[in-house]
Amino acid sequence: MTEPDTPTRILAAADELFGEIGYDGVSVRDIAERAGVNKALVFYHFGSKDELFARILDRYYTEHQRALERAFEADLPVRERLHRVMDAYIDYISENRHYPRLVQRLVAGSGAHMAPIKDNLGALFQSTVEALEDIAPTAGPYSARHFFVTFSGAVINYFTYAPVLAPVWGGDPLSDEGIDERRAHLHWLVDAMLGGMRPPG
Amino acid sequence: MTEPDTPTRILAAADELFGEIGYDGVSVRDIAERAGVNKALVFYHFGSKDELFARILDRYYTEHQRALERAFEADLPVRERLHRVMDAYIDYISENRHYPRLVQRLVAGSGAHMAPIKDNLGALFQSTVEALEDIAPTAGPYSARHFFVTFSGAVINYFTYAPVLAPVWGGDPLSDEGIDERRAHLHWLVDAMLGGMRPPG
Amino acid sequence: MTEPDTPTRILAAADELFGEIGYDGVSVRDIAERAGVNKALVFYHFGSKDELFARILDRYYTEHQRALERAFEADLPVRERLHRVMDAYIDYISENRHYPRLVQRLVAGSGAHMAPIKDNLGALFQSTVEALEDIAPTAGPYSARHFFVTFSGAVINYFTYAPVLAPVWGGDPLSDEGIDERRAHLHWLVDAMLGGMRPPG
Amino acid sequence: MTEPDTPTRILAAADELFGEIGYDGVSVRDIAERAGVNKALVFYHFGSKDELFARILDRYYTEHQRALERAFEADLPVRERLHRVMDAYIDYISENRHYPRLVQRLVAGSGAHMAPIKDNLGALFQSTVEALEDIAPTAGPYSARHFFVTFSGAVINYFTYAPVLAPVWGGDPLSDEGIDERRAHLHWLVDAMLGGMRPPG
DNA sequence: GATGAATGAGTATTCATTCAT
DNA sequence: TATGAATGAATACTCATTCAT
Repeated sequence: MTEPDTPTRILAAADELFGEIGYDGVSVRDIAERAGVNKALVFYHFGSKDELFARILDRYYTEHQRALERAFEADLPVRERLHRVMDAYIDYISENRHYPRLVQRLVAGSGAHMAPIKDNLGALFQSTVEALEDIAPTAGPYSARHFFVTFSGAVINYFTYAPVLAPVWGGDPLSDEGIDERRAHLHWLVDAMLGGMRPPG
Repeated sequence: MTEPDTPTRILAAADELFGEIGYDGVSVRDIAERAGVNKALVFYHFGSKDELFARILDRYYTEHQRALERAFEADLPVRERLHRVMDAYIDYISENRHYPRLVQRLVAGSGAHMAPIKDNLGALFQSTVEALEDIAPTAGPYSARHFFVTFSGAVINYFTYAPVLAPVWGGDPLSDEGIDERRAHLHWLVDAMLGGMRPPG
Repeated sequence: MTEPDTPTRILAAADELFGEIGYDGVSVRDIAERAGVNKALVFYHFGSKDELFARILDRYYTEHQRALERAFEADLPVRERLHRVMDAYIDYISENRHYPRLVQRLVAGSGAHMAPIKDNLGALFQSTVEALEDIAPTAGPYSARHFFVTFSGAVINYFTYAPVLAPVWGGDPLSDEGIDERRAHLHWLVDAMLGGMRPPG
Repeated sequence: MTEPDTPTRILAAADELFGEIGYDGVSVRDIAERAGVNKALVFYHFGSKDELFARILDRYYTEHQRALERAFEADLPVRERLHRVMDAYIDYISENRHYPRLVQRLVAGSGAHMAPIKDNLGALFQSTVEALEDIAPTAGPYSARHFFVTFSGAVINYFTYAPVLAPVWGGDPLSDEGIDERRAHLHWLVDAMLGGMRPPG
């Protein structure tokens, strides 16, 4: 119940603002004001706006990767493993609503913070491809890599497009019921993809 | 072969820079320099940075919508129509590489230029839902609205994630061959979705 | 009934804007727009913003001086001559409402357009002092020069302060009735001053 | 003897420049340079050029009003009270030479900073009218309101016209002797006005 | 740790003015 | 005469960052 300490408050404020508006549109002043701390403290605790941003990204990447790794590691048949990974993906994103926006904006943006995102997405890409290596070819339209893109796009875009589609969606797409419905759709998608895969060779 | 005139050069430069970096990260100075014109001319011809940005968005929206409408209008069975729309979508985006990045960044961003994007996506959403109204329910995990999100995410994210995935992809995902391979995958996805749909009632 | 020609329209527009807002607050673009002519024509016809302003001032000074000279010249006793000058002053200003504002702003302003105003006011000053030379001393509290300042301030400030005092004035100070009332006050003031003057020596 | 702090130096520089040249003709750069401080500090300490200007005006209005109120409050016969007010007016303006120029320019200018000037002048107007209510009618050429305009114009215009009239004046109108002479003239004016007033009814 | 002040480079935008047609 | 385009300097204001206290 005690007040969070200064670095925590700065991180929280920066997370919100970067998540909502993006790196370029947010000033250190904005962050300090939202955190209720002196502007100079942002630099005292995090060195620079850039490092602060990197810290936030880092935390997301690490947590996200860990969550997916746990799901991947389970000693289960491929199909069950993929469903578990899908659930873990949905869970993580629905609990970290700013994360998909950050990623989407970075991916579509310039090269500034590309390096960590390449590492992160690359690792996830490789885990998925490896998990599918027995049942999917490595190239061609039914290869694991294409399923990866369709797969991750289907999850992440639901969350990023929700605010824009809300007026025509019919109901709140980000309510618990909305997300459950999407979850069911995504599990169907996993099965549809598995059905569409043709073993290599 | 003659030099393009000033407004054209400004539009081209602005398209590139907004497409690569985003509204907030680009200055009017950058645009003028890339266009090789005096900074004040940007304001003389377009009034403000904001109007210049709106002009670029407008053009994309109009062209995109028109391209999809042409595909939707064809007097063909649903399945063939959807495949045509998918081709039109892929064609338009692969010929306008900055467009998906702009849209993705706007969707994931703050509310500044949200209005036109809501209109544009909303219209596309409704066309798709109507096209599917005989073969898909209006709600639930297999409803047209979910297919729309999965569908459009699978197209657009391929293009926006390509630069980031390139190092691990194996081959250039945005080469002609890469896009053809994706096209085949997406056509499979259309059929998979059609197979997964259950008629309403 | 024919449309006035371009230089005339520019002068009219400039007169309004300089009169209402002042030199620094008005741009050549504003003037051209109000005149309904191309901006470059302002420079074609008048050379520069500064020369345009000088032209307007010149016209006012010349007309004003001429109006007062005519009144001064009359072969009448001092008292009648002063009343005639007062009427001419009031008439000129009430027919050229922008003029007192221009003068007031120039007098209170920087040294940019001071030269012509010095000439103009200086001439008026000397005419008045000469007209009074038989009945007023040249120095001291009852000298002509002090009456000149009180006199001209009482005329000009009525017009410049009117818009500001209007809400508390009770009636429109710049209506015909308002001005007539002021005229009566000013004629009383002339007589009071004449009564207060002591012949030199 | 210690150096004044930054806000004080900015206020002093702004007072001089606004007083000499006017709001539109002065840039924040000019102010910062004259104050010998970094340009951004003007915004750090005062928010905007406009707020800085308002601060300066506010101070003048408050001080001026207070000075006149003190003079008005004295428990003296009307005539003595008016002479005291006249002295307070002259004293305040001769000690704050930029003030009459600011007021004159504002009054003759556009509507930007009109609100506070209306309040200020309106209050002064009403005090004067009330002070005279027993000896002057409320309307007509000998009403208090006309005496107010003549009265205040005779004070303020002496100071604003002085620089322009100096070359023909004979002696420096703003020297101590010059001001004393004017003071004598103004006290005569008060008496002349009192003599010219006719009790209401 | 925390603060208020300071800085120099940068932001979008407007300016008076010029010029080719 | 008239016009649309062009220019370079200036405008108010914000930025990330530093520093003395």
